[in-house]
Formats: sequence, structure tokens, C-alpha cells
Amino acid sequence: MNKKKQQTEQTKKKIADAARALFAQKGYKATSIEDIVKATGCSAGNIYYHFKNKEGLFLYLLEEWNTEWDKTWLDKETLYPTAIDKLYGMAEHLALDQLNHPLTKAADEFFNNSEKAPDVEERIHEMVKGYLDFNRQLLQRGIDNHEFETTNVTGLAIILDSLMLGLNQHSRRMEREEALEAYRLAMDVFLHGIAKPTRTR
Amino acid sequence: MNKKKQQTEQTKKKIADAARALFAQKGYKATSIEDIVKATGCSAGNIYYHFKNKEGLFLYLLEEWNTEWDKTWLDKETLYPTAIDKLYGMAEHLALDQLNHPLTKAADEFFNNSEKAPDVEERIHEMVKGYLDFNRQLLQRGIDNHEFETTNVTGLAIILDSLMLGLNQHSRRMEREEALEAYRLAMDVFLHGIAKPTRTR
DNA sequence: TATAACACTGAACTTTTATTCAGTATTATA
DNA sequence: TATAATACTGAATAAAAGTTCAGTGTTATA
Repeated sequence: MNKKKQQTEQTKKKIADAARALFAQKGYKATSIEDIVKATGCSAGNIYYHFKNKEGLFLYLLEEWNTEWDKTWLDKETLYPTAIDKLYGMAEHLALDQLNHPLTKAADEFFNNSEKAPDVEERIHEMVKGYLDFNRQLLQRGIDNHEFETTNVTGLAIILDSLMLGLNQHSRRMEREEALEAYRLAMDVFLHGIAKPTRTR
Repeated sequence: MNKKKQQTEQTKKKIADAARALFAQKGYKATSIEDIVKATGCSAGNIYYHFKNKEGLFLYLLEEWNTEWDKTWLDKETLYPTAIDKLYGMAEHLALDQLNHPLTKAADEFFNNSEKAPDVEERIHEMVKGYLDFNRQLLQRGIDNHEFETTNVTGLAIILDSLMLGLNQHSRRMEREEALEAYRLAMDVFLHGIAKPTRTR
């Protein structure tokens, strides 16, 4: 039970790699199984042998990306002592990940596309919830540290995610430095706002 | 030259209305010409008589939506004296428009989909530029009024647009009041930030 | 070594899609 | 009224898509 498992792993990776690149370049719907067949050199049947279907293949890539992101972030996180530092760090991390990571565009398309199996829809829901939880924890830490003054943690988690989501779309048309700058500025605004300090609160 | 123009206007509207509803419900790609045929009762050929193709039909709806938005906003704008008021007003306007307006999801899908004719791509680029210009003007007014302290108007226009873009996605899963609240909170943050007023600037 | 489990092929199947076009009916024009 | 322009039909086209499956060779198991 060795050469077979190894073979399976290898071709599964080959398919995943090719699919990732294609989804990134052309989007989810526009990438056909035939495209992946051509790119990998293996047959259509083989793809369906290793993955349930096109949806399943894409979901696999999303999960892979998610865990990868978590891992690299955990490595970085310790470098940032305060919650504010963490926010800027996360912004930078996202900016770079999204620039380097090819899947964001296709992911958006997939997320917003209605033709998904119910269980897939469910899984995506969980992912989004995961992002929001992540934000919530980050914000809560800032509150506990007396860095932030706010009570509506859940609301702000959505605002933060919205900001990152929207920037993600814009940053597609940006160069690396431009994108990093935009993410930094977004965090400046998120932390300090743009109004003159005549606070009415 | 009357009954014919009238007829054309009527069926063009009928097709546009049906298409809008379908695109909203199912997304751009998932809506087929056949769907529109069934919904309108007119033939496929007729749709291609009035619109260049599927892309052209969708673009027509986008343009229509854009001009409609501009018009209703211009009516509202005068109600808000300061730039800050205008920002909150715009947020509310967007929140309601996006809730009522069915096309946002399909628009996202369309925007991010690579298979567009070059001239369509160009037109979309112009639209995005229009949004950013709109933001820029609003922010500039706030600076002139001494409401905002900032110099990077272009950067902030992108941040503001990103925020609205991201909220748009989240608000799809929200009720009316919830969405309005989220948009308001987003503006609070955009204006005042979340950090304690120990400003380092 | 015989049998079972596995990795894989690739053509065939089924749907679905956007788009076209020869032809028809209605309305305007001269 | 004759002719031209216009609004429309609907079947045909043609390409593309996701998915399946009978069959082939290879590796593990007993």
C-alpha cells in the first residue's frame, strides 16, 4: 500500500495545480474540464476519479488555500504585539496573499454563483463565518487591551471584512506597492477615520 | 412613424424587465436566452433584434441602472448640507438601492468575468472610474468645508468604494434594517475610526 | 499465483448554450 | 396601391459543457 497512494497523491496534486492556475486565469465557469484535461495530460475520467465533480475540485482548492493562509498567518502573528499592529499585519498579509494568490477572483465568482449543491453552500457559509470570527477575535483583543473603544464587535467585524473584500476587488488592477499602500491606508481609516477630531461621541 | 416606435419601446422594455429579474435571481451566466424567451413570451430572434447579444442586453440594464441611480441621488443630495451628511445619505441610499435593486449580484459576476468584448470592458472601466470620481468629489467638498483632514483624496475614494463594495456583498444576507445599520456603522468608522483618540498623527 | 482492489483511459452521452436566418406579418412611405 | 422598412417567428445550427462507464493495465493481498 505504497506505490498506489503515492501515485494518487501525485496526480491529485497535478490536477489541483493545473486547475488552480486555470481557475485563476479564466474564472470558475469559464474553466472547463477539457481545459484541465489539456493542461494535465490526464483523462477526464481520471479527474472524476479523484474529485467528485467540478464543484468538489474547486472546493478542495478553497479548503487548501484556507488552511495554508491560516498556517502562514499564525507564523506571522506573534511578530505583532498589539491589536493595532496585528491589524496592519493582517492587511499586509492579505494584500500580499491576494496579489500572489490566484484564486480570489474565481472564489468571488463561485461564492456569488447560485448553482451550488446545498452542502457546498453550507461549507461556504462556514468559511465566511470563520473569517468573521477571526475578525471578531482580533477586535476583542484590541478592546481588552484598551486599544479600541467600541462595543459592537460583531458589526465591526463585518465592516472590517467588507473593507478587505472590497479592496481585494480593487487591488486586482493595482501593482504590488500600490496595493500595499491601499491596504495600509484602509487600516489608517479604519482606526482613525477621516473626520476632524471634533468628536460628537 | 409612431406605432412602430411605440411597439419597439414596449417590447424592449418587456425584455429588459424580464431579463433584469432573471439576472437578479440566477446571475448572469446562469440566465439563458431561453429563460428570457419563456418569461417574455417572445422569440429568441426578437431578443437579438432588439439587443446585439446577451452581453449587450446586460450592459443596457447596467447603464439604465446607473442613470437611474444618479437621478434619484441628485434629488436627495440637496437635503444634506455638509459632506458628512452627504456621506451618511449616500450610504443609506446605497443600502436601500442595493436591497431593492436586484442587479448587484449579477453585476459583480459580470464585472469579474473575463469573457467580455473589449469595448464592453472599456465601458465597465469607465463606470468604475465614474464611481471613484463621485467619491472624490464628495471627499473634496468635505476638505473644502474643513470637515475632513486628509490629502490623499484619490486613495480615500478607493477606500470608500471598497467599503461600499464589500458591504454590498454582505448585505445580501441581511434584512433591511440590519443592512441600514451596517452601512451607518461603516460610515461611523470611516469618519471616526475605532481607535482611542490617542492620535499619533 | 490467483484474485481483488485500484488508477486510469477516452469515447460516448446528454444537456445546454448563444446565435443566426429565411421567411411572415404589419406598418410606414411615395 | 405598390414598395420599402420594420417587427417578429421559430426552427436550425453549431459549439461547448459536465458527467459516465465499459474496459485496460498495474499493484496489492491472500
